[in-house]
Amino acid sequence: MHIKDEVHEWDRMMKTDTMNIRDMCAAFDVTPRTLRFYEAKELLFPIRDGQRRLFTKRDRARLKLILRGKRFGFSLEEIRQLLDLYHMDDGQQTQLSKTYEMAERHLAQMQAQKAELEEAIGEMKTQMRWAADKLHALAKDKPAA
Amino acid sequence: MHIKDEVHEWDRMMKTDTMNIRDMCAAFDVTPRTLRFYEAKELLFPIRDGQRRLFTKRDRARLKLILRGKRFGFSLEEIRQLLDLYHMDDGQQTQLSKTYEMAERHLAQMQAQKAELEEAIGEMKTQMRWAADKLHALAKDKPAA
DNA sequence: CGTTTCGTTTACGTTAACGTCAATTTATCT
DNA sequence: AGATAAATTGACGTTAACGTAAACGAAACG
Repeated sequence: MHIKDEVHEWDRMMKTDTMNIRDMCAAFDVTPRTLRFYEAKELLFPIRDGQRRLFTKRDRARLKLILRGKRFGFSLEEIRQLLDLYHMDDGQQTQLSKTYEMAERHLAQMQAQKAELEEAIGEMKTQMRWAADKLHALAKDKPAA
Repeated sequence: MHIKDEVHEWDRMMKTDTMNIRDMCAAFDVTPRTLRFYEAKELLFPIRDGQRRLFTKRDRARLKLILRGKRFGFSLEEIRQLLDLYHMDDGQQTQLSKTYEMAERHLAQMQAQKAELEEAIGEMKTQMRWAADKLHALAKDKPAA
């Protein structure tokens, strides 16, 4: 399987700190389709080598945040807007305070989610103790069904 | 708007502790479609008065758990299975231990989610302090744009 | 008795987030 | 040069979780 190809890839990665789509997929456990989809939705901005995509360090940082956001139940559109907060350079003063306000709401939402999550964990443990007792009782009544 | 109707409804609710679909929607901020959909998916089991649905206390408890589960990013199918843990009577010994194992995985997932959430909250706060500094600096340079 | 007012059923429509497949291009191996 | 492998661009398909609209029934008002 194309040894020179791999050498060339390694060479490029060392020099430019970019990754091809295959390595990205392996590193983050996503499909190529997903990465192209995120690019189409303007969540990622890989540069091009000819027509191939090269994902930069910035893309990797963004993808990590995207996947985390998804685990927290945010939509890609919500995530896209939040990414602006993490990748804000000094150019976009105009949007800064608006983005900041959105981040405040987002933070509040996460803290609320954390509180609810703690409550749910507590209740779940209670239910599991109850179920464990039932299982124990059944094991006594029917030692070997 | 049909006063006798409301009296009758109140009467029924006091006696049977059930709610009609309208009151359910108001209480939980969902649409009728959603409640019927959850019934079709066997997440809720309202009883019938003729052809109208009457939601019991058990339905209300389940709906609360359903909505919570959704906020945590679980699918309705995952939620449906978990509800068995919360509404397990002594009849279903067979499924009990299987459900218990699922609950263990679920609990682990929630605890992992909590840890990740705490990390994300920390990072978000960091970013916001950074952004706040930027805003402060801009306010100094351009006191009144 | 006619008519609003809910609620129900049936069925098709919609959106998000990809999956899948076909047709091409590009690069590399033999 | 020809075959092979890997990536790209459309394009259409899919699933979950409802939304929406039509047609009907029953209850209560006037």
